Amino acid sequence: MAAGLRDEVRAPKWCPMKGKVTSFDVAQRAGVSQSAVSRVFSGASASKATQDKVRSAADALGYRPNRLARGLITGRSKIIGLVVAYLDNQFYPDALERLSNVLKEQGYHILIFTAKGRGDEVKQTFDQLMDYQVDGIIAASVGISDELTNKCAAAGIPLVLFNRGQRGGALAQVTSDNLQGAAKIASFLVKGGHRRIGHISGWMGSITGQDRAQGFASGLQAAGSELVHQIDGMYRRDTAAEAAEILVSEHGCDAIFVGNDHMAFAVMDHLRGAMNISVSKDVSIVGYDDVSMAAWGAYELTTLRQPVNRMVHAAVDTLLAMIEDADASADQITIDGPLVVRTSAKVPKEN
Amino acid sequence: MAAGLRDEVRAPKWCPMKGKVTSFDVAQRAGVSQSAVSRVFSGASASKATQDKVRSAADALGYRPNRLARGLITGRSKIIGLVVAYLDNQFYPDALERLSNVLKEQGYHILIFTAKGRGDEVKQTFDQLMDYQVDGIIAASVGISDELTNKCAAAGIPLVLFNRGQRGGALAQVTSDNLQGAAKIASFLVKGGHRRIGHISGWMGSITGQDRAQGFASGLQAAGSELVHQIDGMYRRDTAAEAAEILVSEHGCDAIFVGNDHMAFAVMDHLRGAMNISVSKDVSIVGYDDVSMAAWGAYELTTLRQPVNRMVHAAVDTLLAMIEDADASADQITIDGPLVVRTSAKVPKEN
DNA sequence: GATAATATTGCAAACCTATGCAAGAGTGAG
DNA sequence: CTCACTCTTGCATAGGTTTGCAATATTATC
Repeated sequence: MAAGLRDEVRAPKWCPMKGKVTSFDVAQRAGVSQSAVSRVFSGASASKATQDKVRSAADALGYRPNRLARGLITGRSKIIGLVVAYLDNQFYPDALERLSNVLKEQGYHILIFTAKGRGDEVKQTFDQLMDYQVDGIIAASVGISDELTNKCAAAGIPLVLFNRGQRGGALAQVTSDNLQGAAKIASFLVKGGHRRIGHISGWMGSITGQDRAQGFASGLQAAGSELVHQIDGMYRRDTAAEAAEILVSEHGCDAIFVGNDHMAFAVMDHLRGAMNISVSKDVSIVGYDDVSMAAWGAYELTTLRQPVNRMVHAAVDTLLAMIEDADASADQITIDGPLVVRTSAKVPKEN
Repeated sequence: MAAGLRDEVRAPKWCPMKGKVTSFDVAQRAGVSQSAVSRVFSGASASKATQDKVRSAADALGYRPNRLARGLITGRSKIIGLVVAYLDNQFYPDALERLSNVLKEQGYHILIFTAKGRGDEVKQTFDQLMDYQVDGIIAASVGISDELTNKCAAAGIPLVLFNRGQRGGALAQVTSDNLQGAAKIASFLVKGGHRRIGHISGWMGSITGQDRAQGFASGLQAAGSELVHQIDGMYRRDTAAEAAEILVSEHGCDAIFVGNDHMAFAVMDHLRGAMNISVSKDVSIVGYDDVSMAAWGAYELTTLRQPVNRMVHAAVDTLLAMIEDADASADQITIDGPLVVRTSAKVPKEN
């Protein structure tokens, strides 16, 4: 009774933390030292006997190790920072979900940041990431200045670029084979009998945009054709739609390779809606990415698949390798993807 | 020279952490105590003089406070856990991006988890979240058992449900006004002259699905009509498409309210593609959410807008209020949204 | 049964910051 | 000049964990 009363009185008196149970508490209950508890939970050696005592005490108390404290002392937060520019291109939510799952299996979790490229937003983002002592950073489709690269290197935080290359640097990166992929598309369109082929590129400020454009142009040449005209679609729906109108009305294009699916949908919408043009019959459209919507009935977009799964695994593998082993090589992985043929573009006759 | 050499020799000798600069280092360089540094960075009182000394020393060394350590002692990690079921319904990436931005402004950041409802995945997710000492949790469209609710309460971690209600509990939650919204749609369809109106519900295991279904049914009655048939679409594209086929061929529906846009797109695809039915002319389709794709030319979906911005702000406001003040009331916020009329459903004649 | 080898265990320091407390510096009034 | 008062500052502790070291308990070997 008296004890109960005292407890009730004691509780309000600045409780350190609402019902926080620490390794000390379970040590006490299990009749062992706090270090024993730590060893059990960190997988270090401990006798079967203490393991049992500790586990049951921990279960009874509902104890789980504090990751902040753990991170503080081990220097590993088990947090990966993910920086992503946009989430409205379906490719990224998809990648995000898979990244999250794969990392979770390895005991890591994702602290997510969105940062458009402009201003020093990316820089601030990186600062904040480092405040949280992230073990590594994945930058999905966002440009990284050399300054930031160096900062990461100085802090010993591995960085891998996802779906966005970077010239010159020895940065770890995983992309699809944009040159090859675009070339495949070029060959496909030429074989399909198209005579005036245009390209709405991804933002030409990005390596991805450049590579796909270049791969496409040389692919056309290799197939004995050439690029009629090219416009920068900036990865934006409205820009892409305008570009499509120009390519078709002013340049008479009968086929357009659009730098990613996200823009390709806008192009198809615009051609069919505003311009009353039949996609595939009048003009063929090919995209890049193969996001889930590309398979939907409204679009049935012929597109080059970026194998998200493999890209995600590759990214995680390199990143974790760099985390485990500080001087692991920074791989630059390029993953090949198949052309997924649907109905948005004329299909070459079988020969 | 000698000093320089010693530094170089000293570095390899198990450096505590790759170039970690602590508040001690900057204290030393600034010629003040470590506490002074701490006070400057935590905004506590400090004379102009020390502020300057500390700041410049910190800048020179590139110091930034360690959030893990800070969180350990203050009990505030400044991390919000976000649990989301799916990311393929565009509504959620959109909400996620906005949540991230709004929270960032308040100095919080998002640790993201995906968890489908099944098994004890959600439970494990919550455990992991609590390991990271998150200051609060936002559960977007994922069901929370009472057990988990209690666990959060016991740990003093505020929880708010986003876009998903929960019966009975006094849980904080923000949803759109599903009853009202569905009723608006009912009224709209009846006024549009439809005679056989069906409903493909969201998963009837979710309050959201139930409320929209109920609001729709009573809305129809209020407008002097009635529900012809209703099928659970489970929030899945394939299930929704099958349901649409049944509603149209077997029940002769000329209008369908689909429980969310994500399913509505599948329905439209299926009607137009597999069944060769003209949406709007033959059968009207109305969705719920108004995700960005609803405005795209391929769909032009008439739908009830969930005001994501306001929902996000409401969610953040309640959550932060609960964090600041442990016994703030757990608001249950319901936000009204407009019907966005496009072309996927017959529009009532002006009267 | 005694000794060497190994496996467990506890002690205490460390990780990096915030903060209560007391001492010091500064200010103004009388 | 002294006193009372406020504003700064440093010292030392706390927060919850991991881990090196030394001591102890256990097992193996002869």
